[in-house]
Amino acid sequence: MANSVAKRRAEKTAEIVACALKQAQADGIAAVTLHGLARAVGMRQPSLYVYFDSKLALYDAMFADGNRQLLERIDALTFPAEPRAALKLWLATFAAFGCEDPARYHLLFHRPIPGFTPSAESYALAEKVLGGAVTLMRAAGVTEQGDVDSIVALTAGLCDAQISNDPGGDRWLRHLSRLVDLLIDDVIAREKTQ
Amino acid sequence: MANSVAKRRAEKTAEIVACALKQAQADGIAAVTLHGLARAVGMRQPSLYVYFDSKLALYDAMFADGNRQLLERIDALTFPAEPRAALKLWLATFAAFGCEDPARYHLLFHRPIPGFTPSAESYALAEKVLGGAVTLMRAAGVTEQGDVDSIVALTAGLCDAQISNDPGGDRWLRHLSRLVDLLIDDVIAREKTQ
DNA sequence: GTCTATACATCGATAGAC
DNA sequence: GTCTATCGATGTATAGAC
Repeated sequence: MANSVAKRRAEKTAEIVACALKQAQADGIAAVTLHGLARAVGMRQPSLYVYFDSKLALYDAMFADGNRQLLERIDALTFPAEPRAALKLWLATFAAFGCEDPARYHLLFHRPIPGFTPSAESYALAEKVLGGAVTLMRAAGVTEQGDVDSIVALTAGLCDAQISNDPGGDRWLRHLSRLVDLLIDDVIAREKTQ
Repeated sequence: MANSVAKRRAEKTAEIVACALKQAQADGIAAVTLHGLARAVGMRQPSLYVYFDSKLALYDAMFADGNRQLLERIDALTFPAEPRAALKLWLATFAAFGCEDPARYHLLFHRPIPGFTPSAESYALAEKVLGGAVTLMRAAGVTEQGDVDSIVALTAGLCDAQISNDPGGDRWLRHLSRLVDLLIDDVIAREKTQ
């Protein structure tokens, strides 16, 4: 194989990124250090610069990888025909994905690293994620930007509360379906009276 | 005055805390350094140890001060007699307080510093804040824990979205009143059918 | 109570041998 | 591609003079 070298390099890069995300699970994204990460993958700190130009480049790869994981998870779903049920499945999948790894969630949906901004390619992945949700909302009758914003914000709010106060539980997440129902019902009711 | 020494010390401590919160506004809580903070209040870094035993003690003082600011803000309000309007005023005040200083908001309601946990005294202030909201929710007919959790989470979700995506604007906050209405109306409707 | 000086640790990044 | 060695910057905390 002509590109077996490139393949091994890509594999090693992926291994490093996966290990970095694992390291972040312990004490947060900011606690990932190149020394510690290198040791965890069996090398020394300077060797990481063969795979990443800088630490911010590593963060960018982690950001992209997290979004790819989420897209993969969503692509593997089979959505029900009923639009509202489909949207709820999407949101529940998103919420479960977020709550199962708080550090990854913060990296993807907050801005926990001063000075880090995702590259254009990486950010495109994040927009693809959100785009999928918006499509489902439209199908469920939610077209106004304010309603889309509301659903996004309340979903994120439940995730954050769940992560901060009851990691592993469902004290907050279990209200997601009902809150979405309340909002969509109201959207539909307002349409009818127009 | 016998305690004028203690008074001056308390004033200086308060000045340092206020300055630390101001420093945090720029690049986040984690960016506050003792060197920079000391210079900003006209002293050198080791002198801060006269007022705080450690950096975590400084964070704790900032946490307590932030909660006191919020309590003050709320105490200064005159609430309408109508329970739902009173609750909305409380939540809007909370949201405005949070959005006007994202760094302070993160310090109070997320856990941005690895290793920092508020002391018991400081945490009591945070519980007093939340207690005020719960009292108003009860008066408005919201008594179930799940409904309280939902209102808290969706308020925080709107604040976070506002801070992250549109600082200074109201693209998300403006939906707070409506979402609260939807939830309270549903709570009342469910009660009637019981 | 404030200062200078410094210890001590951590971390990102680079140079150069192999 | 990986290593050792090291630079340079930053940051918390302490010692001891004044």
